[in-house]
Amino acid sequence: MITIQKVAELAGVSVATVSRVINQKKAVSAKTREKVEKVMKEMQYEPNMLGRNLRTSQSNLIIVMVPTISNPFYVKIMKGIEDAALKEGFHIMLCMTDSQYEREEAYFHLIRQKLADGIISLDPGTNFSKLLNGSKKYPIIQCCEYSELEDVPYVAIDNKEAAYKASKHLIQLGHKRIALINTDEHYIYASHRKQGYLQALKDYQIPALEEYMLNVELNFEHGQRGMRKLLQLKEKPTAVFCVSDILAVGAIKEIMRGGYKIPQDIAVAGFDNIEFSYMMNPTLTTIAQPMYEMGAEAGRMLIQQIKNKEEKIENLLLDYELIIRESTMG
Amino acid sequence: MITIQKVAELAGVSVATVSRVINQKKAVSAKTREKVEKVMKEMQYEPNMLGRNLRTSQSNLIIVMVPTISNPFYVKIMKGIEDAALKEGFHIMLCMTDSQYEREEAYFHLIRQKLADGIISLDPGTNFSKLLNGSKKYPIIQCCEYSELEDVPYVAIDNKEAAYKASKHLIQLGHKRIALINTDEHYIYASHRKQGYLQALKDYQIPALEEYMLNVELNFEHGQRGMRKLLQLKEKPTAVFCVSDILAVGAIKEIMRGGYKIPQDIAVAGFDNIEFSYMMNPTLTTIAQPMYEMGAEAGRMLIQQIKNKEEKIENLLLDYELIIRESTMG
DNA sequence: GTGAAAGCGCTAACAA
DNA sequence: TTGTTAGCGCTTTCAC
Repeated sequence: MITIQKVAELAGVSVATVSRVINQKKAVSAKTREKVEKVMKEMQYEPNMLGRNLRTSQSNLIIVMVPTISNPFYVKIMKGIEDAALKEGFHIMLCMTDSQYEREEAYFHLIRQKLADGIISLDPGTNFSKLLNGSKKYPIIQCCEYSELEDVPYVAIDNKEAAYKASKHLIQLGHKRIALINTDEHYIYASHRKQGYLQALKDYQIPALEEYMLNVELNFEHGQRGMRKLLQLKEKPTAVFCVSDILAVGAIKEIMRGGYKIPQDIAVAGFDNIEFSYMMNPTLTTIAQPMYEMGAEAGRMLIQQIKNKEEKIENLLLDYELIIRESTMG
Repeated sequence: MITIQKVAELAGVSVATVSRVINQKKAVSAKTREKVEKVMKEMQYEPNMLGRNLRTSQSNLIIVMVPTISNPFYVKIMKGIEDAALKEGFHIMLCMTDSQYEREEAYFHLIRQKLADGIISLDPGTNFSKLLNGSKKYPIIQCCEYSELEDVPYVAIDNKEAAYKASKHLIQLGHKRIALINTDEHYIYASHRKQGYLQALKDYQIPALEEYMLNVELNFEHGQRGMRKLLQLKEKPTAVFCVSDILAVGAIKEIMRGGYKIPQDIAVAGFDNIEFSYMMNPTLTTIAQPMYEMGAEAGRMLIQQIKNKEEKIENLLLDYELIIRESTMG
């Protein structure tokens, strides 16, 4: 292995000078710089980052915690984070937590061990206060799905407003019996989306019925199962608002299995605009969050925090968009 | 920050002893071990991995190169890799290459820089000989989609056989006009799958028609576009074998847009068994690769290689399965 | 503009 | 079983 010492020796300078050249410091004469660069190139020298990391006590690695990457919602966010990271010389470590505290804890460990410089969490259930355990602050950003309880900066959209808009869309199509397939409301985003739904019903004088409001786990099967329940009601809903596309996909599957037509018999709206939402039959009406931008912003915010730990980071709310497709307007 | 020195001092032992305790070496008396562990706990000591990494010249990080994670095919593989890695104390860095050589090169750099110990590539297009550039060997494994040209160990399935089985299934349903939506055949897996398709046609005396064989890019839009072309033929195919589910999803979309029924008018088979293949309408007949196991095996093989660079790693072919669903047997 | 030297936190060879 | 010590490759302070 060729080290900085060897380069220094061959170039007839000190290691300090070589280090200056590597790190683009200006305090090097053009002549010396050229000489060193020539040797580095000839020897195919590659700085050993482990040495640098120990010395600078920084790893230039950031952890991205996701419950699972099987929800395609995360894909573009990841891409946004990665691009933002690369721009600043950081790399990302993908960590799937299955929303289990033990796994989050294990990953958080990497920060204490200096193996990573910061964390972006895409998991709404992350219990940061428990993870941080009162210790000094580590750089953390919540992305998309956040908890206001935690004093951790986040980038997200206004979920209440977005859910209101989606519900209003269904109402304006003439629907009066609108169901909500929601998920665990201790997630702030879920509770906000429900608030938006309820507000819309209220504003248009539609009674909110308990039996139309379900809370299920966030996956395809539970979307299906939830819909099955709704279809068993005497007064079936004519529209369903799912707080996640993956739930909507399950609901649609179940509706079609029951022989109903979408949107004629039952209209469906989702939330997230995952890629499959426009590939499926029917295509899915949904709320598009600016996923790439959210990821990119989260990355930017985190790195800012890593570089300047004192600085207070502001929360960020980005714009969303209602995308109307066949599942509500065949 | 609390270091090994401080722990040693407080426990009244040497740093060597503390190191031995940390690394579970046996050459420590129970009494000493207890004493040290007590201090570590009290002080909430966390070993600094940067120090260890520099000393051992190993990062315990492995790179997983994917063209993009927007193909859900990769999800379970990643999970398999991660689990295998965690078991051995490794973590994974997810690297999206967009199949661009420059990005692969950039990630490969991390290995030369000692920031990562090895690579698992899920990208069939990776040009390893160019990356390696004649230099000494680095630990690399190809997973699922490999190139035999490169002298790099791989774990995969027998693509020819699997494609044969899928094609045979269509033939046995009575189809005579079977199209193939394939992708760039300089990918070995694509060329193998085509071979399987052709072999099946041959074995059952069905002529292989040029106009039924398309090569497109591996995404939804190109699946759609490919299908559109096929639908414009005078003699439309009655069945389509797509070498990837994502292409099949596009094809199905286009078939339904044209007002045709699946599978009555046109049957569709895919390849990969991505999650959406059973969520969609109709559900998709496909080849299931043992994705999790492939990932896990790849992880295991890579770590074995990292730990013992001399050892020759054997290629591995795993079993696959034809999963018959509505898109061929409504 | 350049060099000498200290030291980041850890492991491991060697000595005791 | 335990301690002493060198040193992994790098950055950075302080002199010159």
